[in-house]
Amino acid sequence: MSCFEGQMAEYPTISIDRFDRENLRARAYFLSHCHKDHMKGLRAPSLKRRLECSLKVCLYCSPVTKELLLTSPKYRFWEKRIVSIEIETPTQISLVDEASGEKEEIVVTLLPAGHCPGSVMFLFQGNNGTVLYTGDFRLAKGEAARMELLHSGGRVKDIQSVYLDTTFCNPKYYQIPSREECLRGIMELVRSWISRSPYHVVWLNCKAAYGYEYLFTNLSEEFGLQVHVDKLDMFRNMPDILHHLTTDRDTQIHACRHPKAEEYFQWSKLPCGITSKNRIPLHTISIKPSTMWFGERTRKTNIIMRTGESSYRACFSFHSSYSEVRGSHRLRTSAAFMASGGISFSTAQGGLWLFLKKCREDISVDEIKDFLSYICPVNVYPNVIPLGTTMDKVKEILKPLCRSSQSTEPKYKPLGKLKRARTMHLDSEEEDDDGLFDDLLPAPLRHKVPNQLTLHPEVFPTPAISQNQPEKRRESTGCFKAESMPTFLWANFIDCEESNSESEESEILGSAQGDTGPVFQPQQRADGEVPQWEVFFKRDAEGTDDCLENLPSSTEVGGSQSPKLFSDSDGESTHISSQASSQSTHISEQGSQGWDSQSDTVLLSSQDRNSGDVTSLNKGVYRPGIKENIPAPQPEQNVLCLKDTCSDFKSRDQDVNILPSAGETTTLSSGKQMLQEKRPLTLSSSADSQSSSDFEIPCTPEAELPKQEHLQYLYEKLATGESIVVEKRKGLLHSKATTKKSILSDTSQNHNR
DNA sequence: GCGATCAGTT
DNA sequence: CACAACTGATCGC
Repeated sequence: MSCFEGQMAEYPTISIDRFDRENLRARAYFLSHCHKDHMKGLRAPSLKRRLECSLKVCLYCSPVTKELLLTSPKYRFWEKRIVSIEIETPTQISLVDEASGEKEEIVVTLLPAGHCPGSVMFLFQGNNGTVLYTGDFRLAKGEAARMELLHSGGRVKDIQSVYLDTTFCNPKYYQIPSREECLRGIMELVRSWISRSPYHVVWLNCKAAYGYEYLFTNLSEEFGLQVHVDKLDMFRNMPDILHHLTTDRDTQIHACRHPKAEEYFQWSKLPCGITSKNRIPLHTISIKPSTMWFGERTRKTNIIMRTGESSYRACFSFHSSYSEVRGSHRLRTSAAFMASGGISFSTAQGGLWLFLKKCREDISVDEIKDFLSYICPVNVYPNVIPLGTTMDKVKEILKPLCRSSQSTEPKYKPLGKLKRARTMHLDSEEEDDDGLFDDLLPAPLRHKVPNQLTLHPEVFPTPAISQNQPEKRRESTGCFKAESMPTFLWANFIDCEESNSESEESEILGSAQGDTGPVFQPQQRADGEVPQWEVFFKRDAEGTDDCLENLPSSTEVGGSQSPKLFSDSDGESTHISSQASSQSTHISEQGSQGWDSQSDTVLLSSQDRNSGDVTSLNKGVYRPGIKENIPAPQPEQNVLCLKDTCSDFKSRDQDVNILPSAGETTTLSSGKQMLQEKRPLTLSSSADSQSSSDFEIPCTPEAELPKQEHLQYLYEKLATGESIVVEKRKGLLHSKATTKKSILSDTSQNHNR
């Protein structure tokens, strides 16, 4: 639970995400996202009275948050007082004390937070410095570096304080499966069930909260089935969500809810009440997306846990692992950019779509560290002190990442102070600030990472970034580059990085129904001559994760924590023993074979952590045909050519909307429009430049490229399903390339044939 | 009766 | 473990 009381030291006259007590006196309110624990007091009579007595006090939030909030009748009284602010559009707000007439100007910028639809972070600039309130945020490593408006003059802004979501600021939560792994796990479980017959349905046992939408939309898109929900009117202006939802119960995917849902389920009844279709009884499994904690485990953990005959728990909202950052940061970048200027509505469908992909992730301590050390504020205020730890411990972790601890930065910063004082002037002074004052400071050169170049070399020592990387990079954008891909590539699902994992899983998972799952075909790779060493490195859970991901806890615990996909809840056995049943994606008929056989189903090793973004795969590679569901970037936006982002940026900083406290928006300059036009431009240009940048990434020093003959041998072994023991060179971990068989096996250790 | 709070549940 | 919501009991206005 958040210990943030609503007010920030620098700007105590505004309140964020708290609306009770002291906050009743605020001159302006801000809501970062629509979760109840951030809305305390928001509909209390006391605040309602305050509103009635005031002419000027308003609530500021993103357009999506406004929409979601006003859907509830209980918040309708806010209707005339909610001012939505576009994402990434610096907006000036006058903070007026209605009693004294005293006035203060502040500029706020909303930055996408990736937590749930509409969720944002607030960047405030004013007389008391620049501060960042993160709210609940779920940003991947390096994401801060791609946020233009956190930067000025090519480097990160001088930020006085960060009010930080430290939910996972505990070193034991290093290792959590990536969002892609979880999504893929759920997808394959759903696939394996609903493909059996039209009478096989899944019930997603989700809580009543925003943030599951990306799961619904991805499932819907993947299977061409709308998801049944109780209510969808809140999404009426968000077609990208709306189109994937239905209130028609006749679908195989349900996310409806009922207080007695669990009870219903015992009786093969869905929350919406149905038990049969065409008088034929339904076969139902429940999947409960929930947080699973992987940090403390030393053994492999699982993405799907079987908790009963027909019940599963699915790891759902998880942090962006290192590999995920690498695999899908383009998507995120897209999200960050396209989410701006109308994340929500039909004018920017692409924005919302992409934004959804990155919703509801959890962040881990290394991501917090990455974020904070990049921002490098003077102060940090943890918003959350997780149970079992203390404020002091959290600060201990965070403090070294702040400026006072950075030896490169002088502690005394008179000019920095001066600079901050000046940033609030909305004319052209920011430019001078950066040029003049910052240069006087031996500040750590925290250069903004251009959007197309988001890799952090120091955390990418990976040998897996091979010659094929540029190709992969492009593919991971899915819809953006699909047109340029030869059709035969789609047909064969050849894909430099993702295909490794995807093909693996689809051979295992997808073949029974003869569906579109790709087949593992290393020999048919587009690039022909050079085998993909990622193919076997990545399936090597024991060694690869450690050496690829550079995650401290990986080595600390010795073994891989890469999750297995399925297991029983005892966590001991994966029940993935039968090759035949595994590969046929067979799930036993409920009741006919009992639950042991049912648990034989699954089969995807999620050890391929670098498999990239499953969602973009679905669009760009797997399922080009359903692309009508994915709004393409606005064509006219794509024509813009690449320009120097830094210089853009300076001018951009001067573009500020003025919001009188009464709530009317005045656009001061053409800045906002510029902003929106340029964003996709960076996006589209990123494809190429990123490819080339990836290309240049060096291998880990101690890593060697496998020799051609060696690879050939490995491929042959893989193709025949035999196990391979790869003796790494000295200094590297002993690692075993796991074959599909051994992945499927209960105990892969037995496969030393 | 409504809302706040807390404990317990999911 | 934590999240985020819900339920029910209790208390105060």
